[in-house]
Amino acid sequence: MKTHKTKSSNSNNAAPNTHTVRAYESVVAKIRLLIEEEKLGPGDLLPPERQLADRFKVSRHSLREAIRVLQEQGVLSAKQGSGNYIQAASQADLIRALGFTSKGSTRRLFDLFQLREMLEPQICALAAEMATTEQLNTIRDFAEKVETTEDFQEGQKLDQSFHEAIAAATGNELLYNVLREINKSMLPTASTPTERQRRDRVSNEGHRRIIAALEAQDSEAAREAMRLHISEIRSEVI
Amino acid sequence: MKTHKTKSSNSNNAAPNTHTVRAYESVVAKIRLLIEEEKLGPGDLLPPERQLADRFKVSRHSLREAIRVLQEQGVLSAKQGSGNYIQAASQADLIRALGFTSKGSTRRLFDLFQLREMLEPQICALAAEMATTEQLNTIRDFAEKVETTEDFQEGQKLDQSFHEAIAAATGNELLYNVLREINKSMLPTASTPTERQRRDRVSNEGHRRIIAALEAQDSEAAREAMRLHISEIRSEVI
DNA sequence: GACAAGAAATGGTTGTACCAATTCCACATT
DNA sequence: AATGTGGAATTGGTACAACCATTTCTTGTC
Repeated sequence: MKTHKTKSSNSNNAAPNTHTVRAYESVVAKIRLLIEEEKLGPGDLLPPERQLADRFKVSRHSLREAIRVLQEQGVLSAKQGSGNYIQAASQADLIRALGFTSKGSTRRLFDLFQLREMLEPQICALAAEMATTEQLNTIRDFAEKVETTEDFQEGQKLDQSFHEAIAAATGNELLYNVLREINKSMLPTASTPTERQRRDRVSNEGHRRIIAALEAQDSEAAREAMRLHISEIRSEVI
Repeated sequence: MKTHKTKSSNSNNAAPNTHTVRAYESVVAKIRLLIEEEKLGPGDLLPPERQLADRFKVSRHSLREAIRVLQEQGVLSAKQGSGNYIQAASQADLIRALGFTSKGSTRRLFDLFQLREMLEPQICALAAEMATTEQLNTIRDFAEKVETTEDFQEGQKLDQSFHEAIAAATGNELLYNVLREINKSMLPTASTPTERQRRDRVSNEGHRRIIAALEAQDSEAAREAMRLHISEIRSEVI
């Protein structure tokens, strides 16, 4: 056996099944809790690793795995000889804010579209100025796939990727992440086949206008095309 | 010694300076390289940890830190007793791969301001149409307090409250939450007293223009006033 | 050939020791 | 009294070794 490159042939569970909780995972949660409870803000420093390991009843190794993860998530930053510092509110928190919302379903959807109508036209305008040819190709690819895909769910995912790719083309990672979260919040809206057909047609026309504007590097046209697109979709959905 | 909650008072380098390369970081890079070179795809499995640690000449601990990070990034998934498997790349990764560079502290701030410049003028325009007299009073209150407050930190908080109150006046809870998170992400920017004075003056003039537009229920004027305000602040800060 | 028991492999966890950078503090110098 | 200054203490970084828990492979039995 060559050790690696082994296709796990049969009943491979791609989805992490029941998933035993690792030590470091609970520690990550505990540290997050600690930060919140102690109201630790940017610049404050965490108790020493040895002390935390003792407090949480885990080895320093496990604790450090948690630190690494939090560091990778941008929550902490380590400084040898000094300590582990709290970083500025992570982008993750901003993103999380989009996840919540308790309100009624239509209210929630309305709010979301309002946000999209504020944000996406501007993103599109910026993308018109910033996009590389490679990024433009990616955007075009997604738009094409949307048109040729039969499966409705798959089509919705591709449509989201289209919008995300435009956000990515701005070169602003924050905008990309925010848009991704917005898309996650957009629940798959069930509808009748005829409604879908109509929506798809309207949507595809919108995509073409947007791509044309992006190709022309015409930021004003791009802004307007996206504004119209979102507005049309909203009318269809709500 | 209170162990934590210690503001690193003076020469705090918020920007991770030269940054000595940790062992695990280079290992992360090496594993990524390994995956590419060996053309490992989703479902394939990595060589055992002990073997990799030996190959890369690092302790198993350091190697495992790298594994954790890659796991957190969604590149790997570990299965006890079996091995570390390569995860399927999501199309999000594809899009992401097309851009995004540094991550430097200034870049982050720039991204944030870009988002604010996209969002807040529109929020302000909407608020001009939607705000009740009571909400207007709240907004005015915060603006006044900003002008009369001596303490710098307190002033910054009040300024944030001013912006949040405007978002609240839109009646869109989502917008309010997003703006709150954006504000949390804005680092307290240290600066000299003269800089502060100048910034405060510019800021207060902006607030007055914004309030005037809101009172007049002139959404276009409100949009423009906020656009100018954010733009001015950005120039001062960056 | 099927199946069960045990051996081997592999990730998960712990403990200890030491290195490297930083911070702290007592003491000497001025 | 203010200021260096050098060493001790603190704290994160790395390493080695051992053992546990789960999975996988091997072997022997029927």
